[in-house]
Amino acid sequence: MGKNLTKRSEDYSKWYNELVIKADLAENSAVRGCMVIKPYGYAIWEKMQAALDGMFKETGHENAYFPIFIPKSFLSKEASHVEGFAKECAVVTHYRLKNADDGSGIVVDEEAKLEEELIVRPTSETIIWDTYKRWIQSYRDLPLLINQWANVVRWEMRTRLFLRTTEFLWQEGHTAHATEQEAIDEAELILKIYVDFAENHMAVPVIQGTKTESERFAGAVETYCIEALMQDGRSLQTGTSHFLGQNFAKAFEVKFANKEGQQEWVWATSWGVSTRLMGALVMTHSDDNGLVLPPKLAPIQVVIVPIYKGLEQLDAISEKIEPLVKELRAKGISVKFDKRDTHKPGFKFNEYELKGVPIRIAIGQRDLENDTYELARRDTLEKETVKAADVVGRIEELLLGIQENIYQKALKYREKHITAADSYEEFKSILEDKGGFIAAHWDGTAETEDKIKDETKATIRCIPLAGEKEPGRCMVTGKPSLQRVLFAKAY
RNA sequence: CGGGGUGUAGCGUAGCUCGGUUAUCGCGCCUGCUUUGGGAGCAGGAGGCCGCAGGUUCGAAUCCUGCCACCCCGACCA
Repeated sequence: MGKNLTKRSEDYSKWYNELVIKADLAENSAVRGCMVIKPYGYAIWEKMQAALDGMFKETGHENAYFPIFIPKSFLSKEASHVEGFAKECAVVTHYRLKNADDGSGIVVDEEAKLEEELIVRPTSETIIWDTYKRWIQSYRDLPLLINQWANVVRWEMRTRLFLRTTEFLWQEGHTAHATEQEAIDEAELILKIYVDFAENHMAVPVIQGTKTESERFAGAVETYCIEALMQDGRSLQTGTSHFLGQNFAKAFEVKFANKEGQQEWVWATSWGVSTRLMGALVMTHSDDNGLVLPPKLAPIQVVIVPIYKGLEQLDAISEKIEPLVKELRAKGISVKFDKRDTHKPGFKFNEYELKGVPIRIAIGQRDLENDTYELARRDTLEKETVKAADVVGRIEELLLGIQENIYQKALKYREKHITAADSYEEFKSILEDKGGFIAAHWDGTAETEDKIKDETKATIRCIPLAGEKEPGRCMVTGKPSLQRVLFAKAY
């Protein structure tokens, strides 16, 4: 095992995988396709959860929890929903094991077969709407704005740490509304929350848009999404918010009495983001030295590395550092003072760079004598020596500066990688040579979309919401098009 | 489920074509001393059913048969 990561430019997949493992975020588990999220990775996820959860609650949502098992019959009540998920479901068929008669070990007790199989939830629309049927009778019960933090299982053929795992953690919101417009507003509100979170917390610029019919969520009328561009030029769907119309209300017979006393079907939304966001975070900001974490999500924002000879010097440094640690913590800044005597400073420098800690403070004899600290910022790797009196202010400044800088850097990269193409030939060559998003005209048919996908592996990531709607002609068929859509190869 | 590949120490690997002492090397791990402003140095040490099962042979990591597992490329996908 080499000390250095594979370089990003050499083999992006290998680099990503190595980075996730070496930065202590996660590793593959004994169970195929499943992932162990390690404490450092989980700490980042917890910060994401906290920020999102706060945003949901500010907008009137509440958390609840629904079962992990879904009776098979529930899943099939909404036709397109089951069609979308049927091929990737884990199924529970028995509830008991026994010792094998021949002593060969534990086997499934065939007598303990479930009358109806249970599906491990791939998403919870069905079990939740079965519950909502009992919760909703009148317009007074609406809107119902529920979120749950949970794990789901989708039996994917091929998996990648964080980006696609058999089991993953996420939040899924499920809301019920009296009117169509209110449900659409909710789906759009959540999209705004996702954009806010991605850009202002993760420092990941995203494109907002809607999905084409073939990319739409199974059972949705409209799927809103955010798409982010990774450093290898591929797109990653980082969040979706669905307007479900009355599809689930009809499938689960959820009606409410309106003010006039008439029975109406309920309007619905569902929305979610997953631990895939961790993958987005890694792939957006990291460099050849490792992770670069946005200060707002970094479990450790400032690490202090003492440089000393002998324990007396360490004691002197500790004494000097203690009030600084207190002061920083009082300001809500998370600080780690790494006084491990088992590793040398150089090792620690590299370790914290690998883990993406935004700011490193180094302090040794030289600094004690001069009453200074050496500050190093992770994003640019620049070092500066700061007077002790100025250090707290400078750290606050740097935390803000790093958050903004990595966002701007990612934004600049993405802007440079949105390219307009006016012919299919041009489209193919841009896709091949440059990658990124390609803005092109499309005739709106699934046939053309499929053809492009088959021939180039690029898919329509979204129909962007922003920007002027410039009409044109489909690059493949020449038929009229209302606006350019964004194509990319996706994860 | 199709096509290709790989299984050797915690991790990464050499050896396999052409069978032959005690299975190679690096990282990591343990002990000691010296070190500490960018991944320390030296010395010593521990750790292996060579994926599993059978076969051929005086002798198998190496050859043969079967099985299992994992990885990559497709189809699928937050």
